[in-house]
Amino acid sequence: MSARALPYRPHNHDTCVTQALTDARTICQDRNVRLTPTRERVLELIWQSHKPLGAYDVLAQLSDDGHNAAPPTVYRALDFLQQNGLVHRIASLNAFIGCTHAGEHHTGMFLICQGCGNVLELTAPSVSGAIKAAAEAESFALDDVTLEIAGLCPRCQSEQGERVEEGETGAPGNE
Amino acid sequence: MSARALPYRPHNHDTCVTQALTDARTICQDRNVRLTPTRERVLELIWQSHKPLGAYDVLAQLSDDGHNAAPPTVYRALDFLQQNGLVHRIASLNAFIGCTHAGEHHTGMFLICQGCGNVLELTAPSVSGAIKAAAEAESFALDDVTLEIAGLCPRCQSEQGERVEEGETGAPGNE
DNA sequence: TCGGAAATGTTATAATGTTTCAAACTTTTC
DNA sequence: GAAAAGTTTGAAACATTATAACATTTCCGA
Repeated sequence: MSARALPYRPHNHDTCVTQALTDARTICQDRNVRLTPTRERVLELIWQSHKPLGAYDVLAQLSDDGHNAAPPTVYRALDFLQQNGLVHRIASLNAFIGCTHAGEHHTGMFLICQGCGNVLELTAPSVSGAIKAAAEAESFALDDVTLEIAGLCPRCQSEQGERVEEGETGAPGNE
Repeated sequence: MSARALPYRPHNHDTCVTQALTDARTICQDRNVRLTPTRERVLELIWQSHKPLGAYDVLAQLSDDGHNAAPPTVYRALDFLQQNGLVHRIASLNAFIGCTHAGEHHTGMFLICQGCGNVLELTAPSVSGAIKAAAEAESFALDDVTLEIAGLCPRCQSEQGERVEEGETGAPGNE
């Protein structure tokens, strides 16, 4: 899979979406599971930005589509997408984000910007290695790792000083 | 502070509770904040075991006490305890657990056993170091780290095989 | 002992997630 | 190609987790 844009850098986001959907189709075909219209639409909604989206945000947007949806529709779609490695749930935010390493085995590590709300997913072998080692030292059989890091992205760090003078009009970030 | 017992090993848990409460009193005195009866009781309830407790579990037990409590009472107490480093919130479980490193600056790392439900809190410098380095490599200003690892503790790993034959009567673990 | 700050009580409501059962749609099998 | 079996979706109700807003009480220093 090709290189990805950094979420908090200006970029042509349509490419992100297109790529994600294309990858998803391939992956589902390979795995012989069904990427139904609802599931695909939910994935597309999740990918509308690099900011995590709550299940009820997805639900609202589905309703805007004219889709007569209830919570289970969304949660079921999200479960499916999660199980097939297409989205991640950010536990500290109760929200979901598109996976930028779909198809690869990985332990996601998420950098969550408290300024703009964008999330960058990383794979840091040194981190997963250290975690594995620490678990092993306790004879703990590791199954699932939740690693979420809140802080400020480079862009929001540099805008910190100006913030007070300005109108403090929410976050910058990309759609 | 003295060594702590491993949650999933048999141990005299009263010692854990007593120690936690004693530490809490000291810490609050040092910090010049008030460990009120409600707050202390909530801390004690959280410490009744090494399994994380939901806010509404705490609430129910406060009610059993005869305490006429509503959700905000509990959440406020938990907020206070968290801010003073006496309990941690486990985001992946929406539950709270007593901090075993109260008073120390630390990035908690939690080993959550899916078998018995007990949670072990660790500080692994190698892990926090790797995380810091990874964040730095992205010029990301780290503020708060959520690191929760689900899996099986040594005890539950060894009991896995026997499980099927037995009555599968819930988890072992200590109170 | 009084006045302000901190803590708690109280009611209501918001946000998030699940259970359950029925209906529709797909795929398989005969 | 029709029946059976499995999967997905619809729909209503409900469960759980968390917060808002405002009144009241308690604490502590001046």
